[in-house]
Amino acid sequence: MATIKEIASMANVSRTTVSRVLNNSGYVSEEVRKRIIKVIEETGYVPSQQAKSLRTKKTKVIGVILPTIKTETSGRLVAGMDDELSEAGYQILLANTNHEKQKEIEFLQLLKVRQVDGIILAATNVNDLLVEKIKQLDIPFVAIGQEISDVSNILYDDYQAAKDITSLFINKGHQQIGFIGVDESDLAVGMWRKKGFFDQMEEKGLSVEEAWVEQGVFNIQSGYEAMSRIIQNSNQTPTAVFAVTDRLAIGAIRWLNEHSYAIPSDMAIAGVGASELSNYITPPLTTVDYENEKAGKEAAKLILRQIEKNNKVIEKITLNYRLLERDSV
Amino acid sequence: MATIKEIASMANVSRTTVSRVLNNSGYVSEEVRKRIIKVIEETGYVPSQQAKSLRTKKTKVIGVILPTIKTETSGRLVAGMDDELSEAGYQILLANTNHEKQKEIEFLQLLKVRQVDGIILAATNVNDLLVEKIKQLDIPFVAIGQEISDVSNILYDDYQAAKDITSLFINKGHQQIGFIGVDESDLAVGMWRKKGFFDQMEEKGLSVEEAWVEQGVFNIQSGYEAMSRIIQNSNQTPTAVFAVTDRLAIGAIRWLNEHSYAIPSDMAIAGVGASELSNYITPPLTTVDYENEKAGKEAAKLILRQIEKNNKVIEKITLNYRLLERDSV
DNA sequence: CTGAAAGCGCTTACAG
DNA sequence: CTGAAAGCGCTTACAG
Repeated sequence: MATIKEIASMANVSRTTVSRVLNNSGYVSEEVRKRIIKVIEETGYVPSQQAKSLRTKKTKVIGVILPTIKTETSGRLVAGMDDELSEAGYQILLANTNHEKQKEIEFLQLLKVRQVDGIILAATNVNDLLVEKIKQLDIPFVAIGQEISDVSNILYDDYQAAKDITSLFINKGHQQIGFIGVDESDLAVGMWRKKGFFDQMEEKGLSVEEAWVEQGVFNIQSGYEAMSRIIQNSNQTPTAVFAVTDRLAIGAIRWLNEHSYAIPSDMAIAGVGASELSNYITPPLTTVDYENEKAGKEAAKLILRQIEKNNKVIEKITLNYRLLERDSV
Repeated sequence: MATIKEIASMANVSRTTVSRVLNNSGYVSEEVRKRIIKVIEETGYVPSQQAKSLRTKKTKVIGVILPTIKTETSGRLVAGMDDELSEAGYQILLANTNHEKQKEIEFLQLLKVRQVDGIILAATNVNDLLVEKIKQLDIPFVAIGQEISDVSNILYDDYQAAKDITSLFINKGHQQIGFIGVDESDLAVGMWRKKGFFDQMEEKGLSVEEAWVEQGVFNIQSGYEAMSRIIQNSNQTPTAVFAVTDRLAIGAIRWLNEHSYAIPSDMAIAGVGASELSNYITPPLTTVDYENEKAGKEAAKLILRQIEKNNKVIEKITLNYRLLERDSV
């Protein structure tokens, strides 16, 4: 690869002048400019981002920390970010924690060392250590999916969405409604969705039998098992079950199908996430679409704005969602 | 952020010596070493990758070019790569072409300018311009999914997999078998899978009516429409259809379900890809599992080996696949 | 065992 | 309008 020095000598000018035409800064006479551009084109010269970054302290790279890269949600999120980011000349440096908490912190550090211009974190659980680390980071930062005070956030309205799903069940005449959740250390998915469900039930004066409430993890098998436990342990079986993720809901449906429960007549089911799967299982699953791609885009816009404004703006954005009413309810 | 200069002065040594303990190179007396380490720990100093890269010409970053980041396949591929790469201290810089061909070439250039240590390309269609560009790149390079001469490749055995699927149909007694493919400019998916199908049919002396062969694109809707055309246009309806991707197969199944065809008794269907969806639709889809995560891992290993060996090895690896026989056949 | 100096490839005051 | 020089934060011969 050629360097600016070689270009300069080929064009009989100084590096300074070449730099000026490269960056369109300062005055350069038309004649000289043309001469330099000609040399650049002939040689196919491209300035080293590396060297440039060292000098300017800008890398045009955004670090993105994800709990996993295998899921649809992550894919859509990243696609949305990339859309916005690449337009502005930024690229994404990926950091995949594989759900290991302490890696989130390591990556925060690592990305900073790599001098990324900003960091977007798809947050799962927030703990004090992480929050503290984020605050002392002092570079543009956006968290998606979980509220963290004093930093920019893109949030989903988990509470209201859960209330809406619960309302939907109730409006369809269900009174005995079960719930499959996840650990509440995940505030958004575990805590808020659960609270939305219980608050709505309470508002309508409906009680929830203890055996109707189960906890699982983020996969299909877990929903299958949770459904099985609910049926086994209930005195009176619920007529509907709200699962906090599509995968849990799909596992539940699978169990019901295998045990000859008709859906929705014997049991109604709803999930959250609008996975592609949800639309193609039998019956199609009622779910809420969080529009992850849009979330990714918004996060990217936020980080770009922070970079522009020198890291001085904190914005909180709560995204809309769409309730997709399908045949499972 | 502190710099090596400050650390040096705090420890009362030269930058050279600090650099030596940082990199474990050359001799440093125990006493001095301890003093320096102490300062490093106290300050939390971490050397700038930026500056280091400029000097050493190594960035510890691998560029990954993908046709899309939204699909499961991409997610798994990247997860596999990241697994291997992060272990070796590398990170992934993402380049998403969104299926725009000319972006592949742009990114090749861009990634080189960013001084990545290597590039992995999840190839879709290979054209001469791209191949030429790759060859003049002169940095470690691996292509996944498509054969490119003179460069390292991770390949799927599309031809044999297609033959196997076709054989499976035939062994189940099918004689009239249809085919839903994609454009043959995608050599792997379009050309080789088609050839495997036709060769196998020919070997068994089975003929294929023209109307049984349709072409779609990479989504579910397209499979739906292709299936519809096959049924509409055939003199004699086939009893089985091989779709070259799961999405096409799932679209076909949807059409059949809507039109009251029983699967597999009225029509057997198979796909390729082992998407999560394939296992949860009704009936579960027979498909082939290419183990994308493994492909990603292997690609990463290959690129690492090339970096180590100074870009002098060209390896071609064809991966195994698993035929997943499920209820749709 | 340790340090002074050059250099990686750029940009940016400063001077003219 | 143009250039000499310093500097970004490191590493690496070279010398001692």
